[in-house]
Amino acid sequence: MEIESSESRQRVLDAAERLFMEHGYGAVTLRDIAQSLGIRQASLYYHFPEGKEQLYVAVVERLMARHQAGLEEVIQQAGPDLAAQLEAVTHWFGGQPPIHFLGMMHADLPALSPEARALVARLAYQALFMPLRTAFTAAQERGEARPIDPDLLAGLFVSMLDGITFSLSQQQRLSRQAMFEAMLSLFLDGLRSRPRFTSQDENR
Amino acid sequence: MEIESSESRQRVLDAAERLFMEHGYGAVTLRDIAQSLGIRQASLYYHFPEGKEQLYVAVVERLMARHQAGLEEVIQQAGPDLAAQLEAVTHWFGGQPPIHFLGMMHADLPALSPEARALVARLAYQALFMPLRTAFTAAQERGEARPIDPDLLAGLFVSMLDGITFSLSQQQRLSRQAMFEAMLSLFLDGLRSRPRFTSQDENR
DNA sequence: ATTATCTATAGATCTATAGATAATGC
DNA sequence: ATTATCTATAGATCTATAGATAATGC
Repeated sequence: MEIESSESRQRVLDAAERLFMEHGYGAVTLRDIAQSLGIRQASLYYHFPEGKEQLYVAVVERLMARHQAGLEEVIQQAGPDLAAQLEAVTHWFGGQPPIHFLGMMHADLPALSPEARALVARLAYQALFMPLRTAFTAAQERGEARPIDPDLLAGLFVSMLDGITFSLSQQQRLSRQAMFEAMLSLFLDGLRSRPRFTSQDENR
Repeated sequence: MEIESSESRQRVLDAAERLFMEHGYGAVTLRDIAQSLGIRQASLYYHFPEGKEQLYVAVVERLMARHQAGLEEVIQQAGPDLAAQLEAVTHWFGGQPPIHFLGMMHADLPALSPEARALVARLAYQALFMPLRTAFTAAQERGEARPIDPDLLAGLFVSMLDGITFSLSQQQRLSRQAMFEAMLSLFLDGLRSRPRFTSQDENR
């Protein structure tokens, strides 16, 4: 019954994931994680004898595996249409706890050992960037997208998702859904586009 | 000669700004700052008797004043044209040390006292968001931009700048300038735009 | 016998304070 | 007399380790 991973170990990962993703690696102490589980700090070493860093790595491994599987699934389900795929991707992210990807890469990675750093960077790239990169490349081959570097596109898309997460925490004037829609429309058609089929292209 | 701010105080601010902006408030210790100045940690209390948090606040005040003045200046110089203004803004950010704005708001703010937090948030909004917000609103009134919420536009624009900063630290396949150009083109015209008027679109 | 916790504590930092010291300016 | 530094250290954390304890499963 406990072949791969005990239930209490999963509960530890759940609590650690929530805190690490919300506040970052350095800002979260083992005491914080233990407290949110109702146990003592030292008890975490029963589940993760190798300590804080390995707990973080385990959190990232599980999180990125979930995102990679989810993203590849919803993109495949959306069919070969870039707009539908990106809509599916934003919907996927909208249904998951926020990642704060830029902050994670910038603030968390440098605090890790070189090995852990390389592993986390690779997992994040594989899980988040590759599915988007692949979708952009395929859309370019179908003639649906301009030939902008697909890695840059993936980076900018993830950055915009991060930005919406931030904007949401600031104000509530727009709903999350409205922000995602506006962001997608901007990404696909740009800020100065007119309706795509108005038969007249008056000025400019 | 030392009425407002001694020269050594400015040197302390320079070192603190560089480290705080690069690594974040929590990850930088007073020892790090002192070491980069060749003095001892306790000596920083001569220049900033109120301690680490007030040093950070002073750094942000000076940094944001510089950005606000710079942004308002380059936008005004660009004249009433959104594309020219955004180009000027990216050029301005390209000439300044990176800010990592999302990480700063997400990781640094929660570690500050409520007063410092409110002050820093207000300064950042005034300095970075307001100039962009104003430019977007004016462009919409001139009919140059679609009616997307200007606060969201400002947030997404800053997020994309942050994303480029991150991408640059990852790889060097594209130059900084090439990334800025691609980002601007995407922001203005979208990923799936075709040439706007097939006859003359090689002006970029 | 194994699982999951606990208490207690060593060792490393970090911020901040107290008070001494040296150089410079009048 | 002022400016700018220093040494030394108190007090607060944080990670990690050692070893004890209680409950459960065979």
